[in-house]
Amino acid sequence: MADANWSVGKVAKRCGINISALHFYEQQGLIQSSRNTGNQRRYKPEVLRRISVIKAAQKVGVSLDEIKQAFESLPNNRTPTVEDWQQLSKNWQRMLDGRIAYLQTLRNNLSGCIGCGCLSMTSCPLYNPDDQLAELGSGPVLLDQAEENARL
Amino acid sequence: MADANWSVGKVAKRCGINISALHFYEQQGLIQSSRNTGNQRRYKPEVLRRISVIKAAQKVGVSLDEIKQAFESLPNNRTPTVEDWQQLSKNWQRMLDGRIAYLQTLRNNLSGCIGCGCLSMTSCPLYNPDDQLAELGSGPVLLDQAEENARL
DNA sequence: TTAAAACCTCAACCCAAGTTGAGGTAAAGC
DNA sequence: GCTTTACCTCAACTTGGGTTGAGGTTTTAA
Repeated sequence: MADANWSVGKVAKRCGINISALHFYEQQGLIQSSRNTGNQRRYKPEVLRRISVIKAAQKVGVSLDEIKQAFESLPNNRTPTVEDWQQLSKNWQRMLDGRIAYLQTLRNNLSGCIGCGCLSMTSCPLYNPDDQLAELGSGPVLLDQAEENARL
Repeated sequence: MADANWSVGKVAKRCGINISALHFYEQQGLIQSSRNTGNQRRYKPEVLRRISVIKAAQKVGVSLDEIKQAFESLPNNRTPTVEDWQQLSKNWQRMLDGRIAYLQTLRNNLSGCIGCGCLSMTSCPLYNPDDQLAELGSGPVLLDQAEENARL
């Protein structure tokens, strides 16, 4: 099998992304290339799988930074195996399960809460799905109950 | 009921957002204010509901631009009713249903596709959930079958 | 051999959704 | 009356995920 002999243009066309994105991914440490004698990038075929995984992960909402971290858990002394890749995907799958559940909660509260007008930072179920509590920091402040009642 | 007498600081504290965000929303046409004699913003209580809806919508992944469009369907000659707000939320709920279904598809393909290595732009089910096809434009290009087979 | 196509680097720019800061005015509390 | 707090505007900055363009080099095809 030919080793590192894919040019940027071929990889880009093959993966349906721009050359600039390949440069960018390399700069971010997500993929690697070697250079030919004329300083042009040459990729091993392995890069195609990496790019596929990057795109798949992005689709499910994983950031480049998280993808990079995940890639760092891959072995760097050998080409990753099927099991290596499956481990990655399992982590993202768990995360996706969580996000789907979260969206379902929001979905089920949305109409009720927007419609009924209960939308209160301090009591509306829409604002208090479990996993959001930490994110809020000190959070909204209840000024006083008269004001709370004055809500439209 | 007191009319437009909420200051920017009170609204911000009450809603758990920064004053700068209120300025920003106003600039983007999502909320309105009047001014007192000293040029300071004064809000009608209705603004609290709007901000709640903005935050709820953002949580489910609606952009400010889409929120603005939705707000434009509200009556501008009277305070929106419960039915008006429920109509908004129904549209977003439909959208959410679609997104949840989409994520579920991705979820169910993720491990299989990443693990098995089928990740091909042209044939992998992960890349071709229905609603993504349009988004791809001319899309990735199949160079030739020998290359396709050469995938790691 | 020469023109075109592909490639290189680096800096600047794009979008969304705000935040930060400077320099100045208004309102509130003692 | 004075000081502190709240507010004003405007411009510049931030992050993520890239794209665009200038100016120059390498590779490929006729």
